[in-house]
Amino acid sequence: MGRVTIADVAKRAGVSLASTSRALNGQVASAATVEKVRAAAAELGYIPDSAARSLRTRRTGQLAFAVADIGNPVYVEMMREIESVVAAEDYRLVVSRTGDADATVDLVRDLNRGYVDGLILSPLRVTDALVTALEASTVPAVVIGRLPDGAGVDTVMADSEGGVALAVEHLVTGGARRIAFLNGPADTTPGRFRHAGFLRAVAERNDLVSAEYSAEDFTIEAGYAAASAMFDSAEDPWDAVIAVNDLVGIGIMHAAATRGLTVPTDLAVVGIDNTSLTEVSHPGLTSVDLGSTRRGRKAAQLLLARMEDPELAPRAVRVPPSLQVRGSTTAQPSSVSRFASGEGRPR
Amino acid sequence: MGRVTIADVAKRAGVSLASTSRALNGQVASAATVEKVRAAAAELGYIPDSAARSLRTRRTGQLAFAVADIGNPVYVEMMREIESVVAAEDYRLVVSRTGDADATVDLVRDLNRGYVDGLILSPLRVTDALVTALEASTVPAVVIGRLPDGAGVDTVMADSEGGVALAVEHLVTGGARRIAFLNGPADTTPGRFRHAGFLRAVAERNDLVSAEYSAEDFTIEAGYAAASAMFDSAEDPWDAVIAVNDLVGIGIMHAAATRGLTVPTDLAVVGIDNTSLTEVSHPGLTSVDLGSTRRGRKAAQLLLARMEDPELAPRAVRVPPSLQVRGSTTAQPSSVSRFASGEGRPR
DNA sequence: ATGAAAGCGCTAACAC
DNA sequence: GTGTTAGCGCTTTCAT
Repeated sequence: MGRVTIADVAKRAGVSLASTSRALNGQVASAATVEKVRAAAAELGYIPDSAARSLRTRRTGQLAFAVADIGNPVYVEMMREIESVVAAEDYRLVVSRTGDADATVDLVRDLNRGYVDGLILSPLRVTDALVTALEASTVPAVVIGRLPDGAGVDTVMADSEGGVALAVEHLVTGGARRIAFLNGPADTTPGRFRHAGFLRAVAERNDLVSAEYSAEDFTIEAGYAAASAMFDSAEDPWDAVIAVNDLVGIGIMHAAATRGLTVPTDLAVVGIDNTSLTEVSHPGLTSVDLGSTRRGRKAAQLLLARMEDPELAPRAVRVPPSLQVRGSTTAQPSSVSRFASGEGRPR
Repeated sequence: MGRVTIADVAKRAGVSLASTSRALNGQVASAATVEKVRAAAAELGYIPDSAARSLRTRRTGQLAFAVADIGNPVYVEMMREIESVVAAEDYRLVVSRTGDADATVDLVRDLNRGYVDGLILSPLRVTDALVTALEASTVPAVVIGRLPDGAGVDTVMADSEGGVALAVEHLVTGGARRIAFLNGPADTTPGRFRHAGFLRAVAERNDLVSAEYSAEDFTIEAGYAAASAMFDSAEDPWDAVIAVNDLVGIGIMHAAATRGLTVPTDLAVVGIDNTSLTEVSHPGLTSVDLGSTRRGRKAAQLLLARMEDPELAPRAVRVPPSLQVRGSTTAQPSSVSRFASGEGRPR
């Protein structure tokens, strides 16, 4: 026997095709019909066909999540949260890589194939073409990141500036006066805004010495290489370094260890994103929490809301930052794991 | 204007609908027709509809990857590799959680909705119902893990036994005689086979003292808790502990640090999976590499091959293990990062 | 090489 | 409440 279709079920149940569809989908139908159809469907092992239903309803039950690198823990954490929110509404999640700027635009254009009902996108670089494509898209999209003011697209933003300010403040309180910022690629959204936050926070005080360095990528390896170069180039040692993200921060800690520098006494290190890596490193990495899981959740909720009502005015949600202090900036708790107390990272 | 369909393109190009389809899909068509159709499609911004095409062709261009927890780095690494292999063939990747055993079976049954062309599944627990569902599935599936002998399903297996033997051998060479195994849930595939490997490796020598403990989950937290309990219960200290995976291994290192035990001198620790976490911890975590990325790649290749030719006899591929030695078992390299030398983890 | 027409499996008007 | 029918957008016979 081939595929069991709704027609087979209808015949078996002795009712019309339409009634079968209605009964199966909880539309108006008499109890008797529902019963007959249910039984017939169960006997035949009927399973509705996605493609046929999608063609008819113009809905797929799928959402896409697109990021530059699914290997980065911060995206993994977002994805996990997004998956759990949308799965509760019976949506499946399709993962895509954004690739370069052109590929990202292609990805957005491709939405018009109708293979998903919505998109959550966290682009590393935002181009005009991307904004245009997003605004023109018939498929709802929400962006985790920063778009130009007035872009007609739902966005969920982190408060990078505020977050970095928390880090600077914390370091200064701990006695640091010479503070460096180790950026990633400066032409990216995180690179730009996190750096800007650093500049502003430093400018608000006049007793700080600061400088910026930059890693070629948002990875441990690139962080290690850039930190090594930084150590070579600086005449006087830095009191502290703020990394553009946790991966780069870990790279800095490795480089420091290689030089025989002790963290935090010789050098304090702060990461950004507060990923689970911060608790694996030793000492633990103090990190700015930009609310990745909350941003993921918010993005999913915004998307679901927009799909519900496409006429909604575009919204921009900003998630507040916080600072998670660990051993990389304060000597006390460095040898005692937080697992001892049973407290976890905020979820 | 609404959706641009192939009919619009046909009209614009002045040829029939059928010719338009053929021209667009590289079927037989005169150069002139192709040219006209191409131009018309470009002018109108035609984008083919996925659902309609899928309904007709019975293909979706999608593959599913299902695991227990997309947060576990080992699955992330597999997913990354799988995505890159299948994206090269223009497949999209749908991620799903396996959930409990029943949910896993439901997931496999649901394949018959036809929303994907194939599935890569890495189940934590394998039930008879799951094997039956897999064998009955009309949609090709490949399992990363262990199935009962003779199951008619493509599988990619790790050599857990061989891998754990490498770890034991390495520890013994380093002078360890009292070696514990810290398992995860014993009723899971990894729990069962990794433990079995330990038992066999230990049994092959008569100069070892050993014992098994077990964490409630494959996580850092559970590893920490179980290691703490282990430290409490053991009369004499262990020379070394082999963890069921890297996460549990990291948990052990945390617990050791909390007790004031120095790794590797007081206690050597070995993880399994050789995830990127092994390079974040300090000292680096020696780990058994079970070839997660290779398994991912192999699984993707097997799946693509089976979709190409469904008549293929089921295959079982076994990926060889290796051991990656780091500071958690040997004192020398513990303070110098591997990033100094520029060498990376095997890919 | 091209066109006419059927039909993939389903849902949604519409009439009863 | 139920049945008949049209049609979602596309690919693929089957003629020509």
